[in-house]
Parts: sequence; C-alpha cells; structure tokens
Amino acid sequence: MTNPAEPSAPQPAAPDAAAAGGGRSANQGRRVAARNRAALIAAAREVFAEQGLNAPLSAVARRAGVGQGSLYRHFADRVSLASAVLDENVRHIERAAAGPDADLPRVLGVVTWHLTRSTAFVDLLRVRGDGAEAQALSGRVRTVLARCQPAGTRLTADDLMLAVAMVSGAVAGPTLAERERIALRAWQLLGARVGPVRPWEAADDA
Amino acid sequence: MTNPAEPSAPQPAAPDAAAAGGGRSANQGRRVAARNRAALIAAAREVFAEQGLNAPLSAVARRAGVGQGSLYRHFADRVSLASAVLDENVRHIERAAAGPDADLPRVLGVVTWHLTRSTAFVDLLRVRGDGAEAQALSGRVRTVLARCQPAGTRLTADDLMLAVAMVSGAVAGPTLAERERIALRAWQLLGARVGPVRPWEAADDA
Amino acid sequence: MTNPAEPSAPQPAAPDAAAAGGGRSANQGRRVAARNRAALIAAAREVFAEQGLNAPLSAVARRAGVGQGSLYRHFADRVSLASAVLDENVRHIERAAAGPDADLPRVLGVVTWHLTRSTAFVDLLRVRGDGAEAQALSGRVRTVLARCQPAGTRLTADDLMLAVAMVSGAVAGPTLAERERIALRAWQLLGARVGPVRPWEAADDA
Amino acid sequence: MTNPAEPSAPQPAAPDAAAAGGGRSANQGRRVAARNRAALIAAAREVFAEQGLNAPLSAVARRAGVGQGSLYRHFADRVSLASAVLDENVRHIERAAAGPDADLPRVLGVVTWHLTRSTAFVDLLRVRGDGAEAQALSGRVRTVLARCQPAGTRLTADDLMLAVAMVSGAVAGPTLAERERIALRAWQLLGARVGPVRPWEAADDA
DNA sequence: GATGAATGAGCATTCATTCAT
DNA sequence: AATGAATGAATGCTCATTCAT
Repeated sequence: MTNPAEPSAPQPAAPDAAAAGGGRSANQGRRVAARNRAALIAAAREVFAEQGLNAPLSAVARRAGVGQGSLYRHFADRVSLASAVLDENVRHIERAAAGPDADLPRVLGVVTWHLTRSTAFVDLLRVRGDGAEAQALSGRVRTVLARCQPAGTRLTADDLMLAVAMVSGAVAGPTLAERERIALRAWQLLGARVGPVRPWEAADDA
Repeated sequence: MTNPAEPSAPQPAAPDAAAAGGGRSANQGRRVAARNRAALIAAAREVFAEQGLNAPLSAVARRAGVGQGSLYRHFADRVSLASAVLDENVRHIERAAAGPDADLPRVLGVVTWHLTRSTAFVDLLRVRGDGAEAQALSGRVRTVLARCQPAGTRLTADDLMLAVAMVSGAVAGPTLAERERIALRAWQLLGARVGPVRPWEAADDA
Repeated sequence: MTNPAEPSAPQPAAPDAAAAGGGRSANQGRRVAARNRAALIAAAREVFAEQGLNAPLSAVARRAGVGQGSLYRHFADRVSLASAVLDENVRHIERAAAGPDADLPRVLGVVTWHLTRSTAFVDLLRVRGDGAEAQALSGRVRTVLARCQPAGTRLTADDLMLAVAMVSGAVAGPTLAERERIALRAWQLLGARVGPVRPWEAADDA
Repeated sequence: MTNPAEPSAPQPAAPDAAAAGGGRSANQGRRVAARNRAALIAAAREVFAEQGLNAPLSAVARRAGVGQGSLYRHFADRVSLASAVLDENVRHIERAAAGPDADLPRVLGVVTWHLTRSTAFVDLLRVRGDGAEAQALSGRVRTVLARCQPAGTRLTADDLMLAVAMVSGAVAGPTLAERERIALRAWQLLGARVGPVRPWEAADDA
C-alpha cells in the first residue's frame, strides 16, 4: 500500500473461506459492508497511486476483493471514490495544523509526506478547478496553509498554493527515497523551511 | 491548433490529387509519404494538446486525413508518435540556445512558451525516465540549459531541470494568459530571471 | 399515478412507526406485510406504466419504500408481480359486467378505460399465451365478454377477443386524450358501439 | 430466417477456414466488408424478429459471425441497424404498389406478409413517433397506402394506417400459420378485402 | 418477515492493432 | 506505401437475485 495513512488499515474482504465452492462466492451479508467500503478506499488508494486517477475501476474492485456492484453501491462514480481517498489525506493535514505547536514548516512536512506517497494527491494539488469536489478538497488545504502563515510574510495564500503545486509537479521518481529527496530539494530552491516529513500520527514520536 | 510551432504547417493529405483517379485515391508514392508523416505529427499535436497523451490514435489519424494503417507504418507505437511531436518543441529550444546572444533568461523564455502551449511538453518535462525516448528528449533540454548557465553559478544542471519541472507542474489553467501568468510567478518564486516568452522564430522580431 | 383504480391507494410503507425504535426500523409483523404488498403493487403499476414491463424491479422496490428482499418475498418473479398488477384491472372489468344494467358497450367502455391508462394491460391483451398467469387473466376477460354478448350475434368469443387485441395494438400516443381518441376511432372502424370510457367505480355517477 | 425478403440471402461470414488457429480469427481484409454488412442485416432481422427490437446487439454480431467492432463500424447505433432491416420491408411494399395492376387489396396482402414474418415490422407500424427514422419509414408506408386508395372512399389515410396498426397489434402467435389466420380474420372484421399474402417477388407467380 | 448490501453475469461501447487489397 | 475494414479484449455500468442480520 502506497499510502496507508490509517493505523488500522482494513484488510481486503476477499480471500475468505467458502470460496472453495463452484459458482458465485458467498454473499456474506451486510456484516461486511463497512469492511468492504474501507477495502475499496484502500484499494483505490493503491491503484490510483500506481496507475493514476483514470485507472479502471474494475481493477479497484478486484484488488479490494469485492464485486463490481458493491463498488458502485458505495461510490456512485469515479469522482466520489477519488474524493473519499483524498479526503483522508486532507484530514491528516488539517489534524497536523490543529496541533499545539503547529507552524508552517511542520505542516509543509506533512504535506510533503502525502505528496511523496500518493500520486493521486499530487494530481489533486496540481490540477485546478477540476470539478467541485476537487476544488473543495484543495480549498481546505489552502485554508490550512493560510492560517499557518506567520504574520508579516510577503507570500499570499495563492503563492503558497502555487509553491505546493510546484513541488507537486516536480515530485516524480520510481522510489520513495528519490521522491523525498526531490521534494526537499524543491522546497530548498523555493527558500522554504520544511519540518520532518511524516503523517500526522508520527508527530507523537517527535 | 494549440502549438503550431512551424510556420508552414503541413496540410492534411486528404482530398487532394484524388480528383484524377476514378474511385479510390491513387497511391502517389513517396511524395505523400512525407506529407502524411507531417500531417500526422500536426494532428497529434492538436489532439494530444486537447485530450491529453492518452487520446485515441484513431482520432489522430482521422484528423490527419490518413488511414489507421498509415499511422502505424510511420509510428510503431504511441510513444514514438509523441516523441515526434515533442521533438519539434525541443528543436526550437535548441535553436534558441544556438543564437548569437543566447543566455539563460532568453532560453527559459522559450521553454516557458512551449510549457504554456503544449500539455504534452509539460508531461515530458515533469515525468522522468518514462522510456528511452522521453529520456533522450529531456536530456537534450538538460544539455541546452547546462550550456547556457553562467560560470560560477551555485545551481547544478539537475537543479535547473528540477526548477523547470517545478514550473511545469504548476502550469495549469483554462486560458493561455492564465498559464503564462502562473508560469512567470513560479519563476519569480524561484528567483529566476526570464526573458520574453516566445518561440524561437519570434526572436527575430525582438 | 397513471392508473389508480383503487380509491384508497396504499401508502408506501416507509417512514412510519420507525420513530419509536432507535436505529433500525422495527419489524412490525404481519401488519406491515399486507401494507408492503399493496405498496409494491401500487408502485409496480406506476413504474410499469411509465417504463414498460421490463422496468428494473429495483425501481419498483425503491418507489414502494420497501427493501429488495421484501419484493422477492411477496412476488417470486417479475411475472407474478405483473399479474398482481393486472389482476386489479381484470377485477374492475368483472365488476363492471356484474352490474345490473351491464351490456357489451358498457363493458367495452371499461375495457377501453384500462387500455388507455395502462401500458401493461395493453401488453396483456395483445400477447397471447405468454405464460399461465397471463392466459388466466386474459381468459377471465374473455369469459366476461362472452357473457355480455347479445344472443344471435354473428361474432364468436374469439372474434371479440381479437377485436380487443386490435384496439389494444392501435392504442398508442403520448397523451391520454390522444389514446382515447384513437381507441374510439378503432372501435368505430370495427363497427362496435362503446359506452362511456370509465373505470367501474365511476359508473355510479352516470 | 424469419423474413428473408431477398432472393440471395447473404451467408454469415463466420465459420470460415483459418479459424483452426489458436488466437484471434483471421482478419479477412476489406473483401468481406459488403458480405459482413449483409450478414449483419440478415442476423438482425432474425434476432429482432425473435427477441424484439431491444435484443442484445452482441447476439446480432455473434449470429452474423462478425466482431462487435464491425457491427459498430457499419451501424452507428441500434436505430440505424433497425432502420436498415426495416427499410427492406418498406421497399418491398413500395415495389408492390408500383406494379401495373396494383390495387389496395394487393398491397394489403404484401403488408400482411411482412406483418406476419417480422415482429420488428409490427413494432414499426404500431408505435408512433419513435424517432425520426421510424417516422420516415412508416410515413413511406402511409404514402403508398394513400396512393392505392380508390377514389370516393370514406376512409382517410389516417384511418388506413390505424387499420394497419390494429391488425399489427392483433398479430401474435407461435406459428406462422396462426399469425396469418389471425391477420386475415382481423382484416375481415375491418371489412377489408385482402389480396394474396406474399412478398412482392412472388407476385410473378400469380 | 423486513432490510439492505453483496455478487457477478450481461450488455453497450471504445479502441489498439492487424491485414488483405 | 496507403487504405480502411476486421477483430476482440477491455471497461463502464446495470440489474436480477441471494443472504446474513
């Protein structure tokens, strides 16, 4: 998984018993509903990270170990699935900014953590105005950044978002280490200080 | 056309000398071959700019006024067609750097012109190591930039390419003017001076 | 509703006594069972009239405010649901024929009323021998018509049913008025006298 | 085949040689284009006659022994395929009306022949205003009938079309003989004289 | 007995690729 | 060397049906 983000990553609902039978795999009733939803989001996070936001939804369903129909029941369309995936990323950033000793470098570190883990998140912050949901999500990031900015700075909130987009655009590479290295060098070229690169949870360890 | 780039844009090869023959358009030998190739590149530039690099190749062939089979004769796969499209962009940049009074700002201006005109070019410079062709093309840009750099600068060639990628990543927006505005502000955040934004040809007018 | 047919149309079984319980709507025993069955028939009448007999059964369940499973508990398959819907239409015709001053024109008027209101009823009388249920229902109509026929007529019961099928086949059109106009002209071409077009209930008003 | 209508019924393009290989069946080049188109129409005539106009198009392609893509190349959508099928029926009727000794009964005989052979044709004449193509086709039938009508008749062209729709609606039954018997009795109930039931070609035999 | 979620087969449609002419 | 048609795998989406709760 590219971006677990949740301590208790839900297990795919698939390789259960009862699959040994011939025909259709057992209908496990509504007990698995919540588990399926989580598995779909987790699978979508992986698939979108690997293949981009246009990846086949059938691949998401397959990786989640869930029928196609269940995917469509939980998420009416591709956008609502993507939103669910990205919503988690944004929530983490908001949580990071809500901490007691939150400042801009610390938040940028969290942003960078997500940028280097999720291609989908990169796409979110790079592409502007691509549907109401995407705007809402990137707007939340913008709000967080604007609030963290020290008084008397020369940069507008738009400038901050532009800087994030610039780093987003630059972040590419086959390995995670490579992506982090590039991201940090990019922030350096922009003259920005960046705190430790981590999701919010890890902040406890600091 | 989003990125004409060539003063003499080749005409689609279609309803042309076929008036001579009866039913089917005559096979006109290697004369049409060159014309078809050019028409395919021109069509691909438009289609890729409008629909992205995953646009259906059938749309390219249709717009070029050329059969599907001819497209595959000239370009074995999607990548080689894209390379041919982007090769023109890179050649323009090389030409700009070969001029008598070429310096880094002037070349960056040309780079910016292409970034704001061609979505495909943005993708080229943003995604690293995506196949040998793409690497060769971005390598040529790297060479050009390295050569233009004034002696005694603190930035490596990698840094320059990274900066270009950062601007590439930030460039988005519905209108051309918007894309140019964003690109220039991005360079500004990087502390770079940028010459006039133009393709090489226009440099004569300066 | 295109064909209410019942003065006391049953209400959807949905947001009802559930206010008493906490989360899930309470299982209210066999009281709701009857109400659900009626709601399903009413919903099916509407949906089948609007979208034809192949309308998704999920749409019927949704409009009835009832779970999918309940639909299948009450009606084993699509045919048995359709039969339940059409049974009401046939009962109305039988009731019309049971009245004190019932004669053929009067019954044909009632038949026409249903033909012009319910696409499903048109299908019933047009398609012959399509399953035992359909045959039973159209057989009842046949019986009614045969009984109403004046002695010494030249038409057999089969002829009467054929005439009804002919009118059924011709009845089409976007508006109710249009359908009635066509139906009456069709009867005229057949040389049949037709009483007032109305469901049985309205006969009291005459 | 339910409605051959053409003396030289095209053979399905399918069970050719070269199918013995493992993977994809051979691409037979553009030679088979015309044959495929004819096979598609023939297959559609059968499938539409058996399953109605909403039959799966994949079934048509399969029966024609043709790939799905070829179907879509020849016919952009379901309507254009259906039109191609029904166009033949209408052309036969027009040809029948163009003969030297054409009169209304003779044309009605031909109409009846098609009604009893093609469910799709029944649908065409029964459903009004279902798209421009359908209206055009039924309009042509209307024109033919109007022209054949003897001077001084009491029936309008609309009445004639209504009568045809009535017979269309009544025609149903498992066997061809049954359908013909019903159709002829239906015309009798309408008081219409009907010539021999046959497609135009057979008129030579008379 | 109600509920609502799970499941996957099925259909429409697109498109990369091959190939006879 | 161009052409344009053939092919079927792949994908999106729907819906009938089953089943644990």
